[in-house]
Amino acid sequence: MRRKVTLKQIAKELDISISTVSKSLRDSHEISEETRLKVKAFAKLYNYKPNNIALSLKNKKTKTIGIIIPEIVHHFFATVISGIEHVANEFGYNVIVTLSDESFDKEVINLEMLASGSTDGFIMSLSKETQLKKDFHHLEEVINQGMPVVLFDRVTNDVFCDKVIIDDQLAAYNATEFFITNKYKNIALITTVDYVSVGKLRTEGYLKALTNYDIKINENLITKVEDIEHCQDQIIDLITNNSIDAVFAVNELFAVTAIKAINKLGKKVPEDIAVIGFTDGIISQFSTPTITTVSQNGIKMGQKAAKMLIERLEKDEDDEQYTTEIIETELIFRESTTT
Amino acid sequence: MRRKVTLKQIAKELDISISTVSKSLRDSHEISEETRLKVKAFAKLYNYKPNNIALSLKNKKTKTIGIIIPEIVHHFFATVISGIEHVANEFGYNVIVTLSDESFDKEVINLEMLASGSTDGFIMSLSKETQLKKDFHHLEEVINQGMPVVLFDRVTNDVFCDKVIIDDQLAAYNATEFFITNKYKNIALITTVDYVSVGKLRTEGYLKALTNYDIKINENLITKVEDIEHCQDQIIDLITNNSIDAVFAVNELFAVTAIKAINKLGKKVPEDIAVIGFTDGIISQFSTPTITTVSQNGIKMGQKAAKMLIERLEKDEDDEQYTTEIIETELIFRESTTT
DNA sequence: TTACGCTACGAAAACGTTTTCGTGTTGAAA
DNA sequence: TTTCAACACGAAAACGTTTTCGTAGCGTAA
Repeated sequence: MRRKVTLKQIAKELDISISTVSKSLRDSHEISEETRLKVKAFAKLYNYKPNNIALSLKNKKTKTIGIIIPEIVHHFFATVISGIEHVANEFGYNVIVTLSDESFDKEVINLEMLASGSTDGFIMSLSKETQLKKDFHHLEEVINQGMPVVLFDRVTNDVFCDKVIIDDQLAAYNATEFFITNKYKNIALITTVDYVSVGKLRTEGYLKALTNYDIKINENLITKVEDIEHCQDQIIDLITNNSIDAVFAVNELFAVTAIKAINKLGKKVPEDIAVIGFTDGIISQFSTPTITTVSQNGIKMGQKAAKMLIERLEKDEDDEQYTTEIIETELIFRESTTT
Repeated sequence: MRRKVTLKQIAKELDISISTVSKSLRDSHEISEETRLKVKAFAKLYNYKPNNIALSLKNKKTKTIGIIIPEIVHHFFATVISGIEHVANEFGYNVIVTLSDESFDKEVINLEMLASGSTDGFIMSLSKETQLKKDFHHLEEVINQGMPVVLFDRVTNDVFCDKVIIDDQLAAYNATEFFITNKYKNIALITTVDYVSVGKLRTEGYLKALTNYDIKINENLITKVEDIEHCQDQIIDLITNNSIDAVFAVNELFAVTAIKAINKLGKKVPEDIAVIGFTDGIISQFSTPTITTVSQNGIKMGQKAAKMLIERLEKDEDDEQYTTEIIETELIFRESTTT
């Protein structure tokens, strides 16, 4: 076993000082070409690589980005991480990923853990519990300590920092509008409980579209799913007890569940009931029929978030001008709707 | 902006030495109760947290696990990360995730990057290119430096380290056997090219089952997909040009693509052709029909890998006894097969 | 009074870097 | 011969910890 070699060892071996070794490797003009080459050859031979930890301590920079998300077994979040990781890599940063599991406490613990020197900044999406409690002290704390934070997707207006979101309300509006302008009359909505920020916004978009087109809002057509594990019953109820010709679901899972429920009732998608979902993930692409959906480009969100964070990290003067970047969405037409 | 407070600052403020502050916070009996309490109160007031980087440098331990996987936008890998992260968290470790994008070079770069002090050990799944090249010097290098490595899923016999796998061959054997014993005669196989270790093993399992049951192997029924982007054409060919009554696919994507192809030809799953896939992911659960599949428990693999790595990290004597853990698989019956 | 043993604390090293500053040697100019 | 710049290198500080060791002060026993 050949342990990692350090400057000190090289210095000793070559009988010169540590400073000389360091300077040689960094091509300082202070060092004669002879020693410089000798040191470099030796370093290469022993495969010397500077110790990142020591560098971090010295430079007060870890070149590491902390990611805190509710869960990772989730196509959207996985795409965001992918986007972040690639940009981070490009700029010489690593990413350290922690999961809150939708728990406020875990979010706080992980944030504090990483804030104690492990990362230069954070990219986060809030846990459900955090959004419910509306307690953001942990975020304010780290921001106050000078660590940049970029929130994405599940954000809050109560914290001042950079953000990357999609226009959830507009996207939902557009989806609903598509139904309306295509002569669908009874458009159902399957959404989440209101404290989930994106669910609420999408609900608002749906309502706004109906209102704008002078369509009376029928509360019976709106289902707010409490427990995602058992959404099936609620959705079956909705479809069984109402005469509807279109469904707008605020995520993929609700959309595919709706389709299955519709099929079970002997009706056809899209002929009898058309369906639009949200998030262009695996389900939308591979279900039968494939699902028309609002594409929420996770890769792009991740890339943008990473760029914003790194930009802030690399400029020294910290201006307090925070920006909120809005990533474009588009309606991707597939088999679950007709035109 | 309130910068992070250090021992030195506390010491100065309280007009005592750094040592005394450190000892007080660690409840050393060397320190009088009076000073101890005073220091602790002060530290709490200023929300002192020891700097992880400094600790890492001192202890020569980062309490961080490096994960290198081919991609993250992939349900299986996401579940593995989830498993790793939870165990790591439980033992006070963080995980730093990098992606090889199936590229040998990126795998090497990321490994070397993280090996320079950033992590205490690695959990990896090999990139396709690495498996193709059969070049594992980078792995041997870090192992030689005393860093433990745990390989999972895509492993190699050429490297000596701990491993976590499923018995791909046996699982494929069982799936094929299920078809055989249920009177299916013409069982097609959709697999990958041979250099992908798991694809090869699954192919072997399929062949072994046929051989064991004295069924002649028909090469026409075996499709090796080269380019995953365009697997559709190959699969359609397979199904169109052969009279088959069952399909075993070595992953979800191939399985769902086969089902769509079968439907397109006017045949029904499972009545006309039954389908079994591999990996119990989103697609298998939500496609129509839902897909009978070999469940490859990613969470469990991740957990096991993390436990093996941490165990090796926390015991000081490094024995050279490497083990290969085999995670149980099971056939999950759904709508794409009848019994 | 002397010797000894506690108690309570501080100095300093160590982890591996980078960088500032100081200095000995050399050669050339005066 | 003296002076001075240029060159090539080393010492040391700094980043924030922990820990070993040394010691001042004090009380007690001989």
